Amino acid sequence: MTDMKVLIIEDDPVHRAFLREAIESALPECGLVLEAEDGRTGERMAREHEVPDIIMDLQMQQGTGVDAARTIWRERPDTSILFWTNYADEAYVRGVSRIVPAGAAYGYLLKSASEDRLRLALRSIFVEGQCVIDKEIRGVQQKAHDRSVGFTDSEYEILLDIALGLTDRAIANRRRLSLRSVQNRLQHLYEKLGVGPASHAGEEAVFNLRARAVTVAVLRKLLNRSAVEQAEQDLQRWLERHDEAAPARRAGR
Amino acid sequence: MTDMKVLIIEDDPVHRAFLREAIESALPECGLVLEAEDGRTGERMAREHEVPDIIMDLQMQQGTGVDAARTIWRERPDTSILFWTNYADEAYVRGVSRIVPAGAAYGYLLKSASEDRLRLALRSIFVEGQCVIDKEIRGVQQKAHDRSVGFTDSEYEILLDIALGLTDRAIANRRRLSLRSVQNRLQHLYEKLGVGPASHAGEEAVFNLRARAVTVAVLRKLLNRSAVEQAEQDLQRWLERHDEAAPARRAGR
DNA sequence: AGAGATTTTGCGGGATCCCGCAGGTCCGGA
DNA sequence: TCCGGACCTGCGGGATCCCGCAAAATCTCT
Repeated sequence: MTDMKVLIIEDDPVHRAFLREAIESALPECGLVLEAEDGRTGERMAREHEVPDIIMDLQMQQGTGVDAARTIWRERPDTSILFWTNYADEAYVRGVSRIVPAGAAYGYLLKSASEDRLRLALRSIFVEGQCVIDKEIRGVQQKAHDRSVGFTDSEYEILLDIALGLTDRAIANRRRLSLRSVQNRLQHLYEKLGVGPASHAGEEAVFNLRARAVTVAVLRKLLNRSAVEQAEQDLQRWLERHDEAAPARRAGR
Repeated sequence: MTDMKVLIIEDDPVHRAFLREAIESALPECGLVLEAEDGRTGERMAREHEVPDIIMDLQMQQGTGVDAARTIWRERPDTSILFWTNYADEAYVRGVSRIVPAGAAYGYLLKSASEDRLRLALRSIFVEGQCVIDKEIRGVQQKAHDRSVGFTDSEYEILLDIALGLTDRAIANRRRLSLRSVQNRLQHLYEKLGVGPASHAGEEAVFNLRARAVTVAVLRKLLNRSAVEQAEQDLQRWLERHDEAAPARRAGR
């Protein structure tokens, strides 16, 4: 049986070559190794060749890995995907765990892991069909689900909203909340991020909390560019749908 | 003469191996190739071994490449450094061109460049002593110096300030400007970033301009995490110096 | 030196943000 | 059943932000 197929989605040619070599060594029963150098073509190749096993990088120019994974899993939810990436940002971890379908085998491995770990992960996921999550990632997942330090989905949601630069009122519309509720959530967020009115000890307001919260989130790796980019696309869709719905006060006022 | 030395500062082991190979092939007269896997130890090795030629990645965990380059150049300004990185973000380009000493030979090459380009750049910089800037980077540099699309240093400065989450008043103090001037600069910034009161066509204020400006800057790659991190450190230093200077209204009010 | 562009500063007001206080709903445990 | 905790909501006010108008200062040419 050499009908096994693996698709590599990775934009760095050096890493691509490295991966191909690792696959050929760890999975000798693999008959075909395909390569794609960006998310877009990766989606297409996965579809056309009906590849059951994929290893990909998050963080690419064209289609952010998470995007690619989402569409691939939407079309064929039983695809096994191993994410192989540099960063353990909570933003990525959240992005991935949000889209993984129930029962799918997947893995999350840091590029800093040893070659042995990589080969082991390849076999575990693609042959045994079991999930492999890097230990460091586990830590991030844990922390994210911890009520005291981590962030609720609703808190994360509003964090994204202010990161996008939305007004309180706009957020209220979008999330179907009252204005006060939005401000309420914001207060909780500020508190959890530690951007209270007394950053150091007791000096007078140096920070605009709204903007400061975003910065702190970025520094803490809760947010990164691709998460914002993703949210921005969602926002644009919502805006379009809404321009039609209530175009009344366009020229007026 | 085989007294040539080259230091590789790069946290990815795969890329490190690739670089070593490229160096040995392009610079056969090179007698010693050193490796460091993060910025901190890179600085140290450069100092201890007095390495004249360095190739490094921006974007590392420990010490952001730009940091490393700054200290290295401060100690020995005639060091030749080739930056080899994934991104052409304006944030990086600005960061580098701010610290390169007059007359130093340096290069800026994207990792997506071919292996031949890399070898050519190695010889040009380390043997010929001339600068090699990737064409794509050139484009970014150009744009940055163009008055119409690009951003002035003062504009970029205030962009960083609001990205950090400072209030208008705090910025005014820090930059020694009146409150109104700060707001003025902000208006110019908003205009240049295209975050005017009419994002699409004419709907009513959906965005908090201050926060929106930061997001747009991130999406346009004017800002990235390491730029913010750098600015944050500067800010902290300023804050400390200032807590001593005017601690009067600590407990009061 | 003088004309023109750019930048800085002040004033003022309307919109927004930040948040304390208080009342309402919903839900799981005693 | 009642209670305590969580979340949402309205009201109100002080601080901040956004910005038009206009005068002064500064810079840049010729």
